[in-house]
Amino acid sequence: MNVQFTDKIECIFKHTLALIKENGFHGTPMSMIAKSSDVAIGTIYHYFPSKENLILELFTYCKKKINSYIFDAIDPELPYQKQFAMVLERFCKFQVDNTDIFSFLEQFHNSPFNELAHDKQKVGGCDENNVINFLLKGMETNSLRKIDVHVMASAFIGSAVTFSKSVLYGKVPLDRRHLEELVEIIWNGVKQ
Amino acid sequence: MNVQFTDKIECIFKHTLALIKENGFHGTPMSMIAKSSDVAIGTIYHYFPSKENLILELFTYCKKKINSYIFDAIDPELPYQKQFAMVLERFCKFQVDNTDIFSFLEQFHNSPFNELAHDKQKVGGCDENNVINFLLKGMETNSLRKIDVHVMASAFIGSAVTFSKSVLYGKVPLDRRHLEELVEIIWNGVKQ
DNA sequence: ATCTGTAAATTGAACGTTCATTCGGTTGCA
DNA sequence: TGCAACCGAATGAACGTTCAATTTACAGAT
Repeated sequence: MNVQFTDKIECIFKHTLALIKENGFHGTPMSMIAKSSDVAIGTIYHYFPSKENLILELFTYCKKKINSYIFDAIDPELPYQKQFAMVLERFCKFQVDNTDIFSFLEQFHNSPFNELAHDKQKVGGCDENNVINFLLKGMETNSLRKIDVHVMASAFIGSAVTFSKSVLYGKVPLDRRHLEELVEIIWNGVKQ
Repeated sequence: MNVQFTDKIECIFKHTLALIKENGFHGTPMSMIAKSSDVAIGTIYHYFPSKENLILELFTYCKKKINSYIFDAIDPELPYQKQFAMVLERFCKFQVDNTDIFSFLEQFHNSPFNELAHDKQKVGGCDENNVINFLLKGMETNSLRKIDVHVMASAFIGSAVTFSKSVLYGKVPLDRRHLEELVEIIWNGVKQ
């Protein structure tokens, strides 16, 4: 029973992501989500009190996905430089392989929704905090230069996000060579 | 006459930017733009055939502003490293000093509008192309490593955008020290 | 096994609001 | 006198949300 519950919500999530990628937040009415998910509008309102709430829940759903994809794969026993490359690469790879989520998160972060989610971000670990902690660990172990961690995180995350967009716009292929070029730029900039 | 024409349109642009920053694209109805700009709705439709067109025109307006702010100030006789630091710093400074435009551009780039504007970007020089050309110049003069220019541009632009957001969210102050840290990271990563 | 009562899940037509756009009319200037 | 700028009430379509009705799930009684 609990399984079906989750299944239906995940089904709604996935179709909503696809529609929002294609049409944007406000080009995606609830009626369209319902039809695409093959449920009635009322069913969506059974699970979510409003469209706004649906989008906020979808946001935390996406955050969890990307976080676990990136960080579950990182073995803390590996040399830090190796971990560093892996985090950056998996960050990019996730975005490129999950364009629905990537597009949704970018829209979300640059919309008025973003403010509504800031409370939640401080509770549930958002990927940015994970990155911050990961970089702090690198500073403590003398792998990284000791500069303002938010500046470093900007270079780290910002590069990866923009690189992923370049891949999606067809400017750059997502192959080993280009990933390594990106990693090298950032690593050279921040290594101790 | 041409002056007044421009004045009124610029007035509409500026109020639209402020409203969109506060409420987002779709939280900003034409009626609100009209009231805030102190003109009638009909007047806006006298100058712009639709809301979509208004936003597209606003986009090219913003692009011109940021481009001229950054690149008009760059003296090509200066040492390349100096130019490099200036471009990056002015990029960030513009975003932080013009949060309306920054917010609008970010929303725009991550919305379905973005596709509609791609034709225009190829005609009018968009800031990304300017950055690309600037980086290519650095490679030709052996100041920068010769790697894929789009990868380098991702690191360059992405860092600056995310850094600016960190400043706006209050995580980092926009002072000389933090700007220099950012410039150093990127410069170390891309210099020859 | 079959029946029954209840609560949860599901449905979609209907409602009320909001919003982009229209258009017939007015003003001001050349 | 004519034309461009300007006005804003009216229009009609789209959308988020509601809710009364229907179906499904299933525990306990027979």
